[in-house]
Amino acid sequence: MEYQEAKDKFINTWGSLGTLWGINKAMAQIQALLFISTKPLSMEEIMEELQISRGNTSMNLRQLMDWGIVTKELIPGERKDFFTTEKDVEELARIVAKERSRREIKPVIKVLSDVSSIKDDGTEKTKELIRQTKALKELTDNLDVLMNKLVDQKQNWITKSLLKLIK
Amino acid sequence: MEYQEAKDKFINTWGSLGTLWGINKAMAQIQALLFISTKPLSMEEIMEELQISRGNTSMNLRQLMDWGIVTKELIPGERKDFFTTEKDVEELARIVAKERSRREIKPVIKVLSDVSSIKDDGTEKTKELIRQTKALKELTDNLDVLMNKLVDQKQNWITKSLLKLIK
DNA sequence: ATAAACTTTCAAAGTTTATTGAAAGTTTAA
DNA sequence: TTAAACTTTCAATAAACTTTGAAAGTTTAT
Repeated sequence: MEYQEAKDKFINTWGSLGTLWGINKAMAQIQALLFISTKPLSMEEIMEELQISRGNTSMNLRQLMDWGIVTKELIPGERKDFFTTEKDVEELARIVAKERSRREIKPVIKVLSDVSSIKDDGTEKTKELIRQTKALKELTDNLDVLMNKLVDQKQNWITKSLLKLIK
Repeated sequence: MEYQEAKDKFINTWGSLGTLWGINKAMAQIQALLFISTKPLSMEEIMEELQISRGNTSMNLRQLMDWGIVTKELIPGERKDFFTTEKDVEELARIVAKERSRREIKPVIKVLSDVSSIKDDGTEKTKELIRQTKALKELTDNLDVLMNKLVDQKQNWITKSLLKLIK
């Protein structure tokens, strides 16, 4: 496999994974492109490489910046903005985990908590709704705490965590 | 909040979460409905409750069965099929984690592994592609192993894991 | 063997989500 | 202050995904 083929394959795989994780294809592709680039890229270069429109590029770069994954780089003497992404995979994972917890998991916990605390009217179906949503709430809560704890261990968190879990 | 409102809220929240996790809305809603039902439901009942077509119900029930989350229940004397879902949240989490590992994570690891093992032609951009995809491959691999280990601890896995990580 | 009861399939229709591109907005250099 | 360089916005359009429903297929009871 040659460089260009490998690069395209990486960008595409990452792009389609994106959809699955709730971020869109272009957003994931831009991040992938920056991730393997040896230097900051301008909007022009990104549009050109990925064959996407100016508007699309602009909107998705903004979103990536909102996530805290991509930053503007000001190059002296250049008028354009240049963009880079976080290059350290563990830091990247940390950012993504935190954001997903905040944006997706926490709101679900809230709904589960509301639903599971409705008044028990004594009927079997109400009892079942309360019982099941409560169990789901506790599971989600615990997973969220677990994920955040994992991610807060700043160095070699995965390796450390693995060691602990081997028993 | 009354039973019906709470039920609808739960089914809807679960449904829209589904989209985000790569399974479709109807599929997630059917699972949610079965999850809080006190008895197995027939296709008719599911269609009626969720206001979806016969075809849609059939296809999504099949998918839920493929995932191993829903099973057919044969009720003696009844000609129809009846359906139930796994009621234990931890078992449910275990099934989902295993399936996602198999369907999504493993294939990505394969691509990352292929891409990161292209021939190093000495150029900086090739070196960067190799370096970054290799790092990503290792991270993904480790997370996958970690997740599977967590999930394999059959009892109170979350509680146990949390205790270990508190140090 | 037949027909009623039930389930599955799949092309077409419908819905949602992403993308484009031209116009409006902003920044910078002179 | 002006105008060129650059970025953002958003209505229109396109692409992707989901749902429908009627026809085909299967199973079961008699």
